[in-house]
Amino acid sequence: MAQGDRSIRVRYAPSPTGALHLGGARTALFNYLYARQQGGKFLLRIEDTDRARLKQGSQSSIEEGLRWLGMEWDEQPIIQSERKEAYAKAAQGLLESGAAYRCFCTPERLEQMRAEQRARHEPERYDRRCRSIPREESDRRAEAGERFVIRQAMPLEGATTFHDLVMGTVTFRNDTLDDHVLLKSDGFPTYHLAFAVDDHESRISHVIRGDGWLPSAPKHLLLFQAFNWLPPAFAHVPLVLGPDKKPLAKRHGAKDVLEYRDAGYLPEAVDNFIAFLGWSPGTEEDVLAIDELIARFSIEKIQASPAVANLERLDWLNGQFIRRLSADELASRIAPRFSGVTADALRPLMPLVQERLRTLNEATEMLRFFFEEPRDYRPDQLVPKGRDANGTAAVFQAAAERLRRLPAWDHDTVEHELRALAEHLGWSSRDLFMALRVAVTGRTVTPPLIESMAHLGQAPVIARLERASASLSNAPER
RNA sequence: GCCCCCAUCGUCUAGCGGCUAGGACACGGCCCUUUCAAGGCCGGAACGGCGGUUCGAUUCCGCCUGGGGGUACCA
Repeated sequence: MAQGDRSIRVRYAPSPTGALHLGGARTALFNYLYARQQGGKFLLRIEDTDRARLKQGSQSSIEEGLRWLGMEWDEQPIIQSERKEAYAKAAQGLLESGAAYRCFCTPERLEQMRAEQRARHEPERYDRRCRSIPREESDRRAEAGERFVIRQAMPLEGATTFHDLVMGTVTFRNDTLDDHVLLKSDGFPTYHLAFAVDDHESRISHVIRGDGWLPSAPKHLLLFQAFNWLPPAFAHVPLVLGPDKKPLAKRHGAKDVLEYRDAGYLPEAVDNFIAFLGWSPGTEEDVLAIDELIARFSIEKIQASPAVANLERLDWLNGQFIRRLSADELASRIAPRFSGVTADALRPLMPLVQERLRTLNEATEMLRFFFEEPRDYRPDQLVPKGRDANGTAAVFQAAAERLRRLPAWDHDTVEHELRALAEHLGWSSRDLFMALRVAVTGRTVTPPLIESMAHLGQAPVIARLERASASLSNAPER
């Protein structure tokens, strides 16, 4: 088992077959939090030994996702496809020690073998035919150019037990383990070999990975033993499920984390959200920034059961984090989503929306009227229930008149004047404010009206009131 | 089929033999209120089943059931 004198080194090791999705991001985050908390290193390793499944651009999109979520990795990423020789050398060593053997079976024979096993309801495993080939014969055939793979020779009896930091003690009977392939006939390693070689060489202390790997963990442990290397500690974290209880994977439109960025979510919120999927600090705290997550994280508190991603909670969290931002911060995060509007122009408006945002993208709809004239008014929105168009048009005129005469243009003055107007007209402030709201903003849902008017400015407000009035006068009476 | 893992409100979870089973999201109600939010208060809502162990099980053990994963010259 891992000894205490080894420093903490962990890694996130995606294969570049797609984007970084929530589940992958969570695995990465657990590694990252642990490394940062322990003052260790967080490494990135690209597992691209399956050249058939490589996807162009995948690596850079995964890296972009990690950076967006604030997970900077230490050291140069390890690219497995560049390390073919290291794996071949390691496999050769195993051949020498007898922990592995060459297998010359053809894919066709293997397929037939499996078909027969299936028919007999037996476990589908390699039948170890080549395991008994004498070493000299094996060498001769290899030299003669015959194609082969290298398989790990599993112990035929006994059991392999290890302690998983999340799952607890796990035991496998050795005779159920397959003599799986370590080195493919194309010279590339399989995951298993590359995993052991790389984790050993980069002195990984803790392997925190998805629990899909749990069934092969005993093989990995045995592999470390075969190399006579000290194995890392293991922590298998359960899957993240979608709302349909199915694993969150490509199959049901699993999302690239960058899509959350584009949809207006803050990386802080996404980090918090995924951290709490299968983990909790054991307290009642729930809105934690990344440094707080780092301080509280512990592998032992990771849940052994899978978690269903509840996106409604992400919305709520995002609102919480938005509310914690300074006006400056918020403005600069919204600005890029708002074409033609600068953070400077946005900043004074932030107090109007900060309390009501769930995503950054909602800000553009809420604030658009500050930068654009309302488009066509809808009379049914402009005219309160029980009032008529002419009357309402007159009210807009009256409001414009009163506002034009105001000596100062600030919140209190405007509010006082408008409330007086409502009183004078015999309108409820509710009706009056709604009508004015639509006239000034073109919408029925907006930030608080008076503040909005104060920020918009006297002249634009009056102009919009007159325009709204005119639109009603011109409208055909019904 | 075989191997392995998992199991508390709808969801995320706290719990680590004795609790009125706690919190959060969502939901419902009330308050606040110029819309929408935010905020405050209140409410409904869970230990999958059966056996053990024990004075006592949500908690420990076994079985069942139900989920999930693995079973490739994929990771």
